[in-house]
Amino acid sequence: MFAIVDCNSFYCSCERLFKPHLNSKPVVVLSNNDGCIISRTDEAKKAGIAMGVPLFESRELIRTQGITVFSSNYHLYGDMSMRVMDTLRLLADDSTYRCVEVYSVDEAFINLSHLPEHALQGFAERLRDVVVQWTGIPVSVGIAPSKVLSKVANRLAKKDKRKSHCVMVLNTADKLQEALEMTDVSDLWGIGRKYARKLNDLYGINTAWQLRHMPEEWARKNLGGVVGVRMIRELNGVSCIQMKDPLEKKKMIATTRMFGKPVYALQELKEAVATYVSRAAEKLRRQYGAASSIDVFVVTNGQQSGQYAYDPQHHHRYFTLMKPTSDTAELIRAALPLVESLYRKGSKYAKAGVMLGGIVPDDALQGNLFDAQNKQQNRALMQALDNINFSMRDDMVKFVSSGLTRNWKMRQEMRSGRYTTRWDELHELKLK
DNA sequence: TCTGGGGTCCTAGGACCC
DNA sequence: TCTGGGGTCCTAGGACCC
Repeated sequence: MFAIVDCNSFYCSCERLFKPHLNSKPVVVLSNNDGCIISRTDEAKKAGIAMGVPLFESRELIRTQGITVFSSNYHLYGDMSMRVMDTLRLLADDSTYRCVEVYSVDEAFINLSHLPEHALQGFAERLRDVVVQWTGIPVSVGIAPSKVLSKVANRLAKKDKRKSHCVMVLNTADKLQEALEMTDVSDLWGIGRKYARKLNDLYGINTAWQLRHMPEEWARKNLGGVVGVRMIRELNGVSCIQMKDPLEKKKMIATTRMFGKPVYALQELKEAVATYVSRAAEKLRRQYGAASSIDVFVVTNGQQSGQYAYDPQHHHRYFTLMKPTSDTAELIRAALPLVESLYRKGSKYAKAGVMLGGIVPDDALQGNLFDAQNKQQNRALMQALDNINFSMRDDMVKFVSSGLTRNWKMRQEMRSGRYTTRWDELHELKLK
């Protein structure tokens, strides 16, 4: 059996922790650049706020319904996420069974194969109670024989909070059938917009229960090959999606951003890209990796008719490094000529991004007798840089090429304090 | 006027090899 | 006019996830 533990309205719940007067009030959190709504409390959902809609389209609703709005505060959410995951690892006895897989900032799978059937319900309730007591973050727990089914369970647990109290265990044939009958295929983990429409319109398949009875060979032909076969098996309670090794490294590292306002000058574009390279290189070093290729892309004009103006031929360049590296200076040196070759005078740039690929373990690098000395020094320099920036401030020490004025930086006009990660922003209580 | 960011996996097709 | 078979590796693009 698998559990999936999912934090309820995670970003909003983090904000409420330090503003308890917002409990049971409608709250939303925005994406970077204060663009879209990416987290909503139940009250905000009831007030009619949809997921992922642009802020400017919801202005009226926000005003009339008295909804509180926050910019995203990733320092706070990242730190709270760590606390929740640490709690789960402790409760699930992860040091013995290595059974917790952190799936996203607000979700984790737990492999429960070491628990007897009769203990599942109690275990789920304990997770729910202890996590909220220790961290203040409410969670929902779904348990079932496969990952896909546990997601189904979790969704139902969340949906009907009163009845199920945010816990749902699907361990009998009857419960499974009922759950699958009330789940639309579009709500399945692994069925997105395209497949949902295809299933509905072309095959008349609307519920997960219907899909579960389709033959594997049909799924292989019509539902993405082996992906479809896996879906059918998972729906039938045959687990095919394994737990992922927590030590696995990223295969690609990207840093991309919309600009706070349009960029026209080459110099500014280069600064932005140099800044993104620095961020990406930090992430790379954190996993002890080195990259062997770097991609740079730009997007002009923002969105037109729902599409960004992006043409791979003209807006994208890549470079293969002679040797894999994690050195920020080397990566910036590789990236800047790419920006120059992409730049067109007069274009209005809305976004840029950097992707590091061909990632290999740093210690597997082939040594070069002649630059060994240099290499050591650079590595020490990068380590010092990371230490300072980690402990002091995000960009306390930075490369000049990444700019000093940074006119293009993203908007974040409603960010709350970084209460748990910055000494000078600790939460203050005034006692009367 | 204003629409996020960062990933994964799979497949098809081309280049290249013997 | 006739023109093989079987691999591997890489890349682009599609679909999905939160």
